Amino acid sequence: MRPMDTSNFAPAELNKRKIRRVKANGRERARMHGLNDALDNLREYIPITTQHQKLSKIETLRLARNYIDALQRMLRTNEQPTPLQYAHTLANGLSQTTTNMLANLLQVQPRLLLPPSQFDMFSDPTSSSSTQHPLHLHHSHPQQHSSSSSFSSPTSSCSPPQYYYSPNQPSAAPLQASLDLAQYQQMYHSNEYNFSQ
DNA sequence: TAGGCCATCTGGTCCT
DNA sequence: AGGACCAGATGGCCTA
Repeated sequence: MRPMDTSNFAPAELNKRKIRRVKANGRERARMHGLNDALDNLREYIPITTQHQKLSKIETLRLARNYIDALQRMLRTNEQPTPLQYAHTLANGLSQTTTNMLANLLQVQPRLLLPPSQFDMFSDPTSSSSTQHPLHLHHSHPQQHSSSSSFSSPTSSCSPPQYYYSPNQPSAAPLQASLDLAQYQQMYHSNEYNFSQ
């Protein structure tokens, strides 16, 4: 914003404008704080919560959109997606850093969440054309290890998706969103995956 | 060190 | 007229 040319203003007018600007700055600051409070509130309702680093504003909005999308699909189809499908929907349009975090929390391989992201998580793999999306192939042969994790096997489509909802929280955030840093690190180091891209 | 993210300031515009 | 909202500019902090 280019500074205004105030050389023609009388001292009284200049002072009046200065006071008005200071007051406007204070209101603008308060307005932005309100916006940030609303974003903090939104962060509590979406599936990624880490204590060491909070999601950026843009990633919060993107993930909230994806989360709504995932929940709407569940309501519409009355089906619960596999963790990989769920993670893929949540990761749509997110940065690589957030995608990696999401993949770790849901215990799926980050590289499976890379673009193309136009993957419909509720589409039937068997009804699609012969050119299956790679995710469908991995979906039928999940490369997960269940022995070292304290969590139920997230790749089992039969197991209840208890990581989707937390009965103890007012929000619909998944249980794994409540992981503290220690749990997160333990989970990260206990699995045998190669998370490198 | 470059790039991302953020808070703040600022002037313009719209609304009450 | 004054407040709310918006978007551009700037500088600081942090991380890969």
